[in-house]
Amino acid sequence: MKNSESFLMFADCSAVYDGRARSTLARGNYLIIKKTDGSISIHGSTLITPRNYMGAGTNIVIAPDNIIANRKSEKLIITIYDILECYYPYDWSDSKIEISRTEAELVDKLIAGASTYFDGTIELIEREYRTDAGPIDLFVKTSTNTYLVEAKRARITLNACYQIRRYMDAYGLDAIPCVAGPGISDNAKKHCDSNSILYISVDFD
Amino acid sequence: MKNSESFLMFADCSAVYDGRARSTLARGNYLIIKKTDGSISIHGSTLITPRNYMGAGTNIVIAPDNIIANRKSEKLIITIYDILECYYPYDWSDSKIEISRTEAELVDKLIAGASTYFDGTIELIEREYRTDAGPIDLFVKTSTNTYLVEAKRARITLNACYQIRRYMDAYGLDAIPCVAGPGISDNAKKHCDSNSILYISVDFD
DNA sequence: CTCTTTATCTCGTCT
DNA sequence: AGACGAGGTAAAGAG
Repeated sequence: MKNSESFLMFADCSAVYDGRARSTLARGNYLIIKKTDGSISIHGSTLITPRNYMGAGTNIVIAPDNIIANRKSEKLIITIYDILECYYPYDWSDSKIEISRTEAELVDKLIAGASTYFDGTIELIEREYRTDAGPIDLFVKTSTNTYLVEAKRARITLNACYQIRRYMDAYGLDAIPCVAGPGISDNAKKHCDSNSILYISVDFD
Repeated sequence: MKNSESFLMFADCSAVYDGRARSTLARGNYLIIKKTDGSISIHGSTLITPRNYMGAGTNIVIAPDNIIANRKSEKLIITIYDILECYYPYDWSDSKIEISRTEAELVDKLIAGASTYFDGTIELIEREYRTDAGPIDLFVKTSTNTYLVEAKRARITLNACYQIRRYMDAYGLDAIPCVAGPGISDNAKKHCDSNSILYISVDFD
């Protein structure tokens, strides 16, 4: 077996890791992935995350019956008993995903258009404002009010309403609880109306 | 192509995800892994983590030229232009790693040998003791003292010393700050000596 | 280079 | 089912 830049191997193997912790992987059939960035990972038949792995830039030495991966103070030794399949990917893409419509993006929009969303002149605006109940997505203090905003990238549900209430309790002082998102369920809207929670409609694009 | 329980596919494809965020993956050659727990992931030629993924229990429908994965309010659509390789793993193991030398293990040892590590008779011993600064690894109250212990599986560094100091501030009452681990750096030891932090040497095995 | 923050965090555990 | 916290968190961003 030659040490190509990358390979996919399905093999009868076992593994031992020593580094930040120490672990053993019992013998069995696993998928071993070696990537072009020098990372290596061992996947079992369940879970998104690999059983064992070593990050990019790992020094990987491949012998007939084992693979030894070294990196700083970490070492992964894979003992190979039998190779059931080995494939060398051709022109494997390294494209990243292009992501959008995150909660952060909505908060950006709220900040950019703060003067239209909130009454008074903005005195302080802060994201991830810390409370004992966790961080509030957006904290806005204006000349007339203080707003605590929970933003959701999807339709606002009752859950978001309860969440902002928790933050209100933790905040303690007088403020206007808000939920912001591109839509809101009937139940949530009803709850907002009868509990003085302000719904802010904010859309992507 | 039949919908086996699991498969490894290297294919010319693209993907769109909509759920907790929204993302697109540009067309290219990627590794698609479908596992026996109903999870699916798309890997590029770099990084340990997949480009796209859907967790265990996803409803996956496979057609000749696409794969559609649904789960609660998430959807992943993989458009397949060409299958370069497809492999159906035989007897793919689902063994988990057996891990040791974790921080928790060190705390176990501290608890088991508490009477040798701490002065006085043990009155209360509690792990993950909650403070405003976060949970303290180990809280020990004896007839003579109260100990706050920060445990590290690796050599104690200055960082751990500062961490236990933060916990001391949050705790407020009189107590002896401790760092416990299998070793300690010279700098950290010096810091402990001059700041009345107790270093507890505790080894694995 | 180290440190800090984010994440479609994942994944286990507990209530 | 939902809440909570750990993780060999990994990976991106800032200084």
